[in-house]
Amino acid sequence: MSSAAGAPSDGGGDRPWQSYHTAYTNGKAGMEGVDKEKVQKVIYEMSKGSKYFENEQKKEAITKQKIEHLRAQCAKLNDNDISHFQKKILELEASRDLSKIWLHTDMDAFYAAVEILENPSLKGKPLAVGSMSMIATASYEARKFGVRAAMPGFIGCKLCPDLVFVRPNFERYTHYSELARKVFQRYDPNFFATSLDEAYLNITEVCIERGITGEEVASELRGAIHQETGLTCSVGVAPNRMIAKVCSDINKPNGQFILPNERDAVTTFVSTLPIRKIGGIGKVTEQMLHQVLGITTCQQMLQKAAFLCALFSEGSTDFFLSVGLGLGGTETPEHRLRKSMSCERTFSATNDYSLQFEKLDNLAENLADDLQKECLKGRTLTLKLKTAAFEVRTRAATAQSYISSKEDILICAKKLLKAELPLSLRLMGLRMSHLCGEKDDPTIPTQKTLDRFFRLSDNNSNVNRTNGASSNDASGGDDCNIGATTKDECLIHDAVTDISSDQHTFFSNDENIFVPEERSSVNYDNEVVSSNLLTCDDLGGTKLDGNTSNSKVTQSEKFDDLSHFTSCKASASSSKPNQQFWVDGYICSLCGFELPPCFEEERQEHSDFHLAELLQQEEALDSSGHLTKERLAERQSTTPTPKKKLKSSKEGKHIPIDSFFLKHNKKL
DNA sequence: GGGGCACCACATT
DNA sequence: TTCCAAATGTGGTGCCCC
Repeated sequence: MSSAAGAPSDGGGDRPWQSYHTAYTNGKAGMEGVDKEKVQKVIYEMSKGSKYFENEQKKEAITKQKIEHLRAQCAKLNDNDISHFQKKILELEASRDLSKIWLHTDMDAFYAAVEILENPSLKGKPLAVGSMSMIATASYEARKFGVRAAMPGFIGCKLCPDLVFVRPNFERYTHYSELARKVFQRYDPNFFATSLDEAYLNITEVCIERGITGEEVASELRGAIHQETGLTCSVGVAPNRMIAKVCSDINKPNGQFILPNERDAVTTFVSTLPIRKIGGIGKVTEQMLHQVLGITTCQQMLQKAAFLCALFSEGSTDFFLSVGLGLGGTETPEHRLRKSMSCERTFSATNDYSLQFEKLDNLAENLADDLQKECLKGRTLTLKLKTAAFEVRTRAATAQSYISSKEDILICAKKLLKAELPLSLRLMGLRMSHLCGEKDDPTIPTQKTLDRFFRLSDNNSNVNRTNGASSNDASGGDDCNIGATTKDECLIHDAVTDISSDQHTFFSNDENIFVPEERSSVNYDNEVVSSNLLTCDDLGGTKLDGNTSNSKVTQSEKFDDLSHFTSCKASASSSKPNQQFWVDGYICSLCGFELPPCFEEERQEHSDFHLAELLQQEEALDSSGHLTKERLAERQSTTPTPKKKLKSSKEGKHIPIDSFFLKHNKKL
């Protein structure tokens, strides 16, 4: 396989900056003639040693691992593995459609151009729209210095000391964007915009009706845009959208490039085209294809088709081969509904809980406002966190019903956040998905698994999920809506209630430790408890991606005084099993089960555990962590489930309580 | 084994 | 001196459930 792996050296040595790949070291319109090496060195020097830089290196290392993995896979391939590609290519080739003419238009340095238009004194100056932390757009004057979009402002300043900064003004950009769109409408009423400054137009009809060429439409459209907005744009015309987009970049700024609707023209065009120019191929994919298969141009995709088919999924392979053939979308895509709505904020890193919750409150408010503006509600809330070390985490919970109010969002979001603390954070975000319009009639999703559980466990059970929610919701919000926020939680919550007919029962399974309502009434310092008890990191660290995964921890919720139950999912292969043992032992004792001796040791070891103290304060447990006699008697009198001895198949080994519960339950 | 879901990485502007 | 965004979509993966 060595022939396929044209593994390039990745720099290093006495020129470390050469291997520091950033988004801005790639070619971008207006950056020809820039001393790339100098720019790269400046960026490297300014980034070196920062948290951001360290995180980038971490990410690079993960990419490298993936590359190694793919190389190893590649080396194992036999002749049979790599013989199934020609049919695929023929199929794709058969789908080629040269009957449509697509035009892609892209405003030149849009934000910067609008600012200059509004304030002509900026003309000719190197301009950056953005802030010291991030540049959204750089004018062409600034690009000559290597300054570009997505670059932090302070690096821009270093590259170009005279760089002028302007704060973005989206209302302005929207206004100009609308002017441009009115022009697009004339050429294709079904045009679709991909951002404020870019759009695709199917100009097939216009060309036929008016008997003009794509080139003529392009010139005319650019003229009209300039006339209507005072701004310039660049245009690409090609038989499909993928190529049209590449074409619009060729003669930027204020230019156009037309690729005729001929197969040869297309294949010639893509033959030397770097894969990075293709939309959808970013930094990581580019590196992977290059370092595993030596692919740098689109045509090489076809040369390495056999390997691509053998190494990647069908979807990915189809995409890669289409790139090689110069195929792309030719039909106007159906209007797609919004899938999610989100907002996020970066701030200076903080580990101050109150500040973090304050930020969360603001985010919830923003998101609720945005949702309500569009009359949308959603079911899945995703919390995004970026730690001070730039590590990004997302945590999601799905509510039983559709929500959009700030209060509902916040209850859910708080639970997700609490489960992650303590953390030093530099960014938080909230995203709502599983959307539906308010006018729609959102069917409450059925819990098939839950139904099944009920059928299996207790036909007489008449559990009311929502009414089962805690009544001590301090927020006063309608906790019923999101009492159980995930399917698992609904299942477990109902299972708990079902098994015991007693909300004081604890339930756990291999990966879930759930603590229902009773905990919610404990007046403890929730922040400290929830963070001391079983954080994701405590239980094995962050889940790694894909095949490299060596530790598994998933989590959903933990102790939360606002909910009627809480939960924590932890992997059985916890790196700190003691804590899980302890918790399970604790659950055992609360349920009135006899504990295997190993739990006693665990408890001794963790006698200083904060929660134990709190429980003692509550007089639920005695000094050894067992239920007090009074509480035990009370529990036994109200719990119909017979007390069982928890057997240990192997001395000192942890037995998941859930297997016990589940077995027990199924027998009923 | 397939569908649904959650999580995450990647991509684009 | 210090400083690296926001919004959104897609696809892969792994898990659970049927």
